[in-house]
Amino acid sequence: MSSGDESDRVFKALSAAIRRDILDALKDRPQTTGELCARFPALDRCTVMQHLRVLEGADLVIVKREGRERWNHLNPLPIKHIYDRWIGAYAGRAVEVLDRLKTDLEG
Amino acid sequence: MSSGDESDRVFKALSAAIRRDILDALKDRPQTTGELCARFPALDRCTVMQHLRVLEGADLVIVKREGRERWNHLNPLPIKHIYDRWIGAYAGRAVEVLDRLKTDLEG
DNA sequence: TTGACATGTTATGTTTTTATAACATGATGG
DNA sequence: CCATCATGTTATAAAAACATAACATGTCAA
Repeated sequence: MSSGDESDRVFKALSAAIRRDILDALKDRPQTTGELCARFPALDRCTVMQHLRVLEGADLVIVKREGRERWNHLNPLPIKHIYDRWIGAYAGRAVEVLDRLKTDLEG
Repeated sequence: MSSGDESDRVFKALSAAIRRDILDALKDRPQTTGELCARFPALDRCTVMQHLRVLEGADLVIVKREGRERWNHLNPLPIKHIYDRWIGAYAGRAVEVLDRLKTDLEG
């Protein structure tokens, strides 16, 4: 079965668009919770924090506190892990399918 | 923002362990709905079909009917797409992080 | 120290997802 | 034709995810 407890949390965390957007926002540099909330004005501050907690639970976001600020850092390793253990094989298979298709069209 | 309607459906589809297990079961060869239900005895037949519908909606499973049988085929392309457009960058970044870590440890 | 600020917690209503039951269709083989 | 089998549909109950409000804590700076 494909579901370790760890990668299951990662898949779940990635399943919400807003959380993927948060990760994208953290790609360039770490940001405080406040900065992130400002970046997503459509959502309530509590909602953003709830999503951050999910990302933290999946180890996709690592938190460092400085005084009264909370710095959220992106951790891309869990994504690499699910890629290595799961997605890579499918992507490779997709390439095979495309190659076969290409060959068929040329033949 | 990271969320096209298409890849959002794919991420959502991949977020449930049972659906990833179904995709794994379809990796080797297409299977009928009945075969899949037999493979997951813990779940009700209706539940399996509901999950198949989600996978079909994400274009991860392609259905071909033959008489009274329904053959479910894996389509790995959507996974390749989200890899190309999204996951690859994170996996690459993870490698960077690891490299930097390795260099730091050696230095 | 004290008021403003950044963040955190608990509780709660709403929507989605998941699982199942009950019933329906439609091909197949005798 | 007719019973059976594989699949499909609709409805619904239960669980999980999502969004927000109301309240709480701890820090900084004047």
